[in-house]
Amino acid sequence: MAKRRVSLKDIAKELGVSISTVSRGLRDHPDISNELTAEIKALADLRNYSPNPMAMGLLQQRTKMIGVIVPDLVTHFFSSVILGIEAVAKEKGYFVLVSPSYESLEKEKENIKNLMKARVEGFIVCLSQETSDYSHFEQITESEIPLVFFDRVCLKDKVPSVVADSFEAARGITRHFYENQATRIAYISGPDHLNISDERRQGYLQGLSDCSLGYNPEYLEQCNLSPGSAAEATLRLLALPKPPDAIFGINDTVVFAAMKEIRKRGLNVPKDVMLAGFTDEFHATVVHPMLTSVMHPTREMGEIAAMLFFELIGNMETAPRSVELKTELVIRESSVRVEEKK
Amino acid sequence: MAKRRVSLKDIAKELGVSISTVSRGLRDHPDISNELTAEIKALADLRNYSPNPMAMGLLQQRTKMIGVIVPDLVTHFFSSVILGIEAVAKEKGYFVLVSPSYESLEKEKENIKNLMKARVEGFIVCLSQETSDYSHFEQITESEIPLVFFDRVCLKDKVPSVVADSFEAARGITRHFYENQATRIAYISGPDHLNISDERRQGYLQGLSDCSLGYNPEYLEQCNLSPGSAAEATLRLLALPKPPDAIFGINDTVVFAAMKEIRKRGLNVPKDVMLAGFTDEFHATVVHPMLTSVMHPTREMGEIAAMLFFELIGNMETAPRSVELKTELVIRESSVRVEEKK
DNA sequence: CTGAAAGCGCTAACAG
DNA sequence: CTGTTAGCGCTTTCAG
Repeated sequence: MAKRRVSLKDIAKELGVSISTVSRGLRDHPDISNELTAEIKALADLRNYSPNPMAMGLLQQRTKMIGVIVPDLVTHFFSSVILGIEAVAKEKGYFVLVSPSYESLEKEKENIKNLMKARVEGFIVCLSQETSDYSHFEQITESEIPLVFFDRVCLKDKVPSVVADSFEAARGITRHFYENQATRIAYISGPDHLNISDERRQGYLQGLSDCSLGYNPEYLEQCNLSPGSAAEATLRLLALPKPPDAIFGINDTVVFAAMKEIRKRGLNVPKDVMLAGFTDEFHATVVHPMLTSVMHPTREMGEIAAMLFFELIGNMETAPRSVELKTELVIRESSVRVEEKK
Repeated sequence: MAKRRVSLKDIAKELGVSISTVSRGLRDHPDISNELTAEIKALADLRNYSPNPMAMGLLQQRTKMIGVIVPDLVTHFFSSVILGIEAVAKEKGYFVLVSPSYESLEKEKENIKNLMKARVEGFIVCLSQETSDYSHFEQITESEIPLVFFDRVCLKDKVPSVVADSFEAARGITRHFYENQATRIAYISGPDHLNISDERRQGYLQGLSDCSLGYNPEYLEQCNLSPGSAAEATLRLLALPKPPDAIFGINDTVVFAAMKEIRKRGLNVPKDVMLAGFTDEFHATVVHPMLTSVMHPTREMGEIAAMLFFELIGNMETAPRSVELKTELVIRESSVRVEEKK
């Protein structure tokens, strides 16, 4: 077992003063003489005292912990958002408990339960793709526990959130394809109940209409965000009598899977099919051809989520704020018609 | 602010008994009558009571928290190890505080300090690539705080660890290359002080010797694990009078970067240069050609790290155990000579 | 200027 | 079988 850490008591005894004197000295209470304060601080430093957070937590009923629930850990998107959250949290002296839901509603609920037991002060959450029932989140808000959503959100009138401008981004991709001579533009969406699926689809439809391209329901595919299901959606598209000449997906993972299938069929990207992704994963530049993708301000998204969280902690009464962040389309090889090499 | 959660006191008052009776009833103490116990449990359930972890922590001087420090969050490798750690931790009622060091010694130290302040009971760590001075870890062991390393380790005689069989794996890759007609085999290593750099290099040398290939120091390159520095190392290899016809790197990220450079130079993988990676990232199958790579039992690595941790918590006296896990070479397109397509 | 005492939620030893 | 008390480390009255 670890040695017991020094407590106020130890310092008090060593200095021959009372515990409360030490406590006061450490926090520059005016009642304590300057010399004594200095002496106390010096010794505390020497013994490298730090207040026991459990004692403090017990006293103030705050754990200084935030529960963060993300669908996945492995993407740049989430790990970068977490980075942003942590940066802001650290400034405020908060810790972050990250629990992946692995896209499962079951896991999501279980994580919430566990984090509640650990007495996190509140939650920052990105919905699992399975989540279409929101009662567990309603319970949280009803208990007046701070809750903020990012990216995949729900209960908009009750819960603050940060999202990307999915609509405009999807519209932009669609137009970009059109400007590069695509006319049969397909979109591989995710589950309908997710806001990001829906908004991106709306943007896609708007983009088609902007370019006076008719909407062909066959070009609107769907998957459950897993590579396997994305591959199947791609195959359905490629099997159409008139297969699309451009595809974009709800995120990069989906498009990576699509790229693999397209290649398997002996088709060329971008010559036969142009591709574009969403969320600009690191690997977009590793694949060949490099993937055109919508870049999200991920770190900023995390920072803002944390800031909204602390607004909430400060005052549960304010109306929920929703922040929408601008994205940027990064154009790479996968969506630009080029002359055949050599 | 969140409503105060129910405490033993609340339940005791509602039932008209004392706090200790409730406490005992909840834990099936034989002194309490069966009916009363049942009654207590029923009410506790109804109000969904759960013990305040801070009160418990204060009392028992344990936080049930493990500090996990990883160089990065974004790779499958680390996120999968974390998954393994969390699974075992959850079973024991422990929480995991994950703090990325972002490969920086500075950050690593800072994380330790913060986690100590949060009173984690111990640490599970993968060294940052910058870490060649280990005094901060020596301090931890001297304070008798449980510490376990995984993958990148140090202080082997004092600290338990889980690692992969880097030596055999690197040797295996080298031989695999040779069996596929490579004779100029290069290795892009990482910082010298990392055990994984060193062991893989030794395995590489052994592999060369196994195949009766002479060791050419020019084919032993080095990088700092960043894609940029890996790219530079690759360029140095390609610029040699007799450039290598096979390259493997200390991890997949390095090899992805190498692949990009090779392609930029108009060379073909595997025809001109065969490639193989280490740690089998998800994206190994996304790139084209698909990357041959050494698969690590990552989740198991996390589980074992956690198990070693709990052995340590149980009894600090046992000699440090070191576990080495077997890896497996997954052969894909990037390292197999094929007839030109068509 | 400083100390003593209460209390945050809980368990365990000690009394009934 | 059940209640009382002390104490984990800390801050905050309340008394000197």
